[in-house]
Amino acid sequence: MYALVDCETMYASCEAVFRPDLRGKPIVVLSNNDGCIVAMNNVAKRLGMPMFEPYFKMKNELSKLGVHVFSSNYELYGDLSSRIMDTLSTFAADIHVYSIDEAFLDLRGHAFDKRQWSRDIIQTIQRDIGMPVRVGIGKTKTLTKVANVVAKKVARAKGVCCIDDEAQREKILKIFPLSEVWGIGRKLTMRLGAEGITTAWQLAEADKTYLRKNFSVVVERTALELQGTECIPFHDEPEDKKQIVVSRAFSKPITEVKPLQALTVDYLSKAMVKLRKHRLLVETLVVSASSSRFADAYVSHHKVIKLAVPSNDTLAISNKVTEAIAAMFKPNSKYVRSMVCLSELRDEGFYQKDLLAEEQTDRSMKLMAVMDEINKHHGNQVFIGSTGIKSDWAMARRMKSPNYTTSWAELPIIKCEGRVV
DNA sequence: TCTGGGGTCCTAGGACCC
DNA sequence: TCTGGGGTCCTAGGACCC
Repeated sequence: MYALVDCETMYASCEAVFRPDLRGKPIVVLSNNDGCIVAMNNVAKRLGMPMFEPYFKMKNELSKLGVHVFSSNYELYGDLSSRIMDTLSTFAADIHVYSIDEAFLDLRGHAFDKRQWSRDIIQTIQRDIGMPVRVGIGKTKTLTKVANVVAKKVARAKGVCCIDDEAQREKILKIFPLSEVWGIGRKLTMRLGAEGITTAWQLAEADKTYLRKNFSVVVERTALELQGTECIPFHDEPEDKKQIVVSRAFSKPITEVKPLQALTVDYLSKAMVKLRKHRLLVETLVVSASSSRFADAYVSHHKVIKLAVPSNDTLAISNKVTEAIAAMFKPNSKYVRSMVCLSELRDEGFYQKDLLAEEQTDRSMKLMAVMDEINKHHGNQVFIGSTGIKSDWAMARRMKSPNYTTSWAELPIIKCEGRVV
């Protein structure tokens, strides 16, 4: 048996943790650049706010309905998430953090009352962090996902659903829509629907050879998991990272080469920090820049940069990125986004060495380590000179909440009888 | 004016080798 | 010139997830 614990409308709930005045009020959270609505709490959902709708289209409606709007505050969400995961790890022998707002817990070998255990989790996380969570329990990960959805949708479940016997499994799967099954997206829902499969139960009961032949092994595995046969192991994180991508839209279109270079080198810096954190080196990278998909004269070009030796040196690579941008830049184009993708990642201590090429020097490795250390503790004080002019186009987050938990200057202040305590 | 970002897995098809 | 099977590796694109 496994449990899946997930946070209820994570981003929106985070915004309310230090704002008790917002409880029971509608909240939505916007994507980077305040582009789209990417999260909302249940109150906002009930008002019919559409997910992934561009903010500029919804602005009036939102203010008319008194919806509280926030830019995304990843520092806050990330910090609260790690507190939640720390707490969860005290409830089971093994935990697999699946995303910022959910984790699988391993219950194999436990003989306790699973429903009571689930209620304890909900209570503890609510009390210690202020985050509402739900618990779904089942024999396979796919079944815990089903249980979790039921825990969310059925009010009398009170946030807990445990699929622990056959009758229960059949009853739930028969009314569980196919489109909500983990791993079945829009396209597969349509294709399977055309074959008459519209519920989780029908998928579970379908012929596995037929599923594999006409769909894919993924669909076959999902069906088996729904039957209670484990196909997705508890720990199935990829062994190594395969690529690191940083891609962002600018706050306004760019028509000159310099700022495009500056922003893209900034994205490179972010990707390289991640690279070094995973103790990796990069051998090949792809740089691209494009105009708006929504405008006429859409342009998008990319350039592949192959390094002579695997490297983690932001300074050396930034020169190549600058050159690549200069080479691909087309005057009169309105660029709205660029991307840096690091691929062909190598382990820092173990990679195929090239006898003829010169390796990255120890000196630059140390310089990068020092730079990361300073930035970690003092908030990105050291950066590449050429990115200095980027601020005009940097990401807009006009409605961001304070970093309550990660910045001394923004700690919440508690007042008691008029005095700060 | 303003339309997210970061990932993974699988498959099919081409190139190449024996 | 035709004919054959079997295998690997790589890439692009589709689909999905959070």
